[in-house]
Amino acid sequence: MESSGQLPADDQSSESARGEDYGTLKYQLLGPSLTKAGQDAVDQQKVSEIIYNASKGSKFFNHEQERDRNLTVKIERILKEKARLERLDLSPDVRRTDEYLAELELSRDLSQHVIHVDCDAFFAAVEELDRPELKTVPMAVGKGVLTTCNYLARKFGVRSGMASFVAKKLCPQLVLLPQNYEKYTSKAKEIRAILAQYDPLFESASIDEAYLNITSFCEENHVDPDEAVQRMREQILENTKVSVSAGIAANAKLAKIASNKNKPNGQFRVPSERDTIMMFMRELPVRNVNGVGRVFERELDSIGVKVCGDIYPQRGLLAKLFGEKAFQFLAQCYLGLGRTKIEPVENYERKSVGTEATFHEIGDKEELRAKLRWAAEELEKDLARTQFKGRTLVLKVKLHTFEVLTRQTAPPRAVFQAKDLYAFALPMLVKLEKDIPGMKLRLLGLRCTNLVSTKKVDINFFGLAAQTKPSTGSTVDEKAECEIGTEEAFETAARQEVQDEMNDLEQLSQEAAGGPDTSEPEITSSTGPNSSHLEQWECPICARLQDADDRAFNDHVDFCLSRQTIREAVQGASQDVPSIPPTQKRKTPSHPSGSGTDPRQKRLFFR
DNA sequence: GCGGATCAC
DNA sequence: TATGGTGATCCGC
Repeated sequence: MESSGQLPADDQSSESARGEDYGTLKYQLLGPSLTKAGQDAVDQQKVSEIIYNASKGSKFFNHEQERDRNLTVKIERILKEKARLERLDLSPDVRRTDEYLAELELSRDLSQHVIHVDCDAFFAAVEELDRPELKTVPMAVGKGVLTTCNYLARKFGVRSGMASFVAKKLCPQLVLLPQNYEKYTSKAKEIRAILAQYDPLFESASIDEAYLNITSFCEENHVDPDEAVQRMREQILENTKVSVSAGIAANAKLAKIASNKNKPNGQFRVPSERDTIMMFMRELPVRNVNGVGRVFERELDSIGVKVCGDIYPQRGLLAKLFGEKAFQFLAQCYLGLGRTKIEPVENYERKSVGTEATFHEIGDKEELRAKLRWAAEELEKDLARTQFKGRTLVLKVKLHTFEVLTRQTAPPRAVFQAKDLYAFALPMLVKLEKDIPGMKLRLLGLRCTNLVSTKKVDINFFGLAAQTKPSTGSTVDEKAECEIGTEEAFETAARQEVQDEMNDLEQLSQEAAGGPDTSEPEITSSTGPNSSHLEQWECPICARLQDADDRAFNDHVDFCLSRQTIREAVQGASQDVPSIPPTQKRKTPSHPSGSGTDPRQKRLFFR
């Protein structure tokens, strides 16, 4: 089905070692979505020539070339290591992997009906709803880089992720539309309302993809999964005018693969029988599995693993060549195992919040500071929206050569204000400027990790306070908190907040004492929070100015903040209509917690 | 823990 | 002329 997605034949590796084999580079330049639907009838040879010629000589091209060379070297190392291992006795490794496979086999669960739903060329489809005349012409959404294109455009070799000027070379009549994210979000909402009828606990994987567990739905309505999905797809098409494709299988991994089989506007089911699944996987190109990208594909290809069936003969080598996690991942691919637990994204704990932007090459220091200020302000907004502070701040830059660098720092306390974000990021930027003479950037970004929730205390119908932090499992016993009055809850929560922060500070100061200082002292003192470039810190709540004692001031701010958030929550709650949160439950919560998790499982957060 | 790299969409 | 933004995870050090 995906015969077009062939790696270039690698006849002589000595040639590619010197970087003279452009086959792999051209393949690389084709972009990551080569295996996507709609490419079957395309002359990939011709397309890759056009892309190659359009890119040749650019900084982007040079960077890709460099990466390609590095990968080729890495693969040679892998092959050398493989040859060395093969001279040894691998039988203990083979035995160990067989034990692992047997263990995995025991966890196989074929009782669930998991489906993956994927909107066809979503952004393009939504645009076509507003302007039907676009249906008959090749069209793409996105400015510098395409995010989506319709199937007519794909006939020309145009793909998502492609630079628009390259797409124009492939298809001069291509119509380009700017993104209208709100439009897509609102359409996605319509679709999700329908999905919820089939599984109220469905999992949004992205704006246009979702996983559902329709086991209960099928039981209750006495329909088989094919029929249920057929009905659901018709309902979506009728009500929202968007066509979707779907995969039906015993687990999420298989369902995801299956949803690509009959795209667009189709569905495919992998029967829930062990032998059928094994046969299905045996012929499946590893690249079609979520988590195997262009790099891993080439690495696997180099040791003769093209389809999942090829994993088995190599099982004794995989852990040593690619690491334990990769081995476990491949073992599950071979067996066709995946998770059966589907849950709302809200259940997932966010790990980071960040922002970044690309711009014309900038070397000017003042201009770069302006970009950094912009990033700090954007990040402040995003942190406010998501209600987090960050204990770690990460600066990301992309040099004019397309090389990406990151630097991180742990401020003395969790940060969330633009002023602080800027103040702590600046020394990192300054150090980079010092280390890289004549540094020119084309991208700059900031990200917070090690998040601390700043979610307001939720005063429910009974006037009782309870933390609404996501279920990290680390929060206090909420039942206990519900037995106390508002005033007391106020004090308790405030104390808890301060205590949390003090624990954090304690930990941070201990770590700081042991670890090396990452920033240059003179830079820190000239550009840090106490810098003369910036105002003195003040408490954002009561505007008290920072005094000599850092620690005491920090504690004061945290206490002030926690009081404030509770106060706001109390005021807000008195105006709101009291409501008991609907208890969403599947009728049969019979999800044995799946067989193994995908190590490269994506966790995307929309809204 | 840090920084680079890979991956998904 | 010109190649994105957000978030997650893994590995080597």
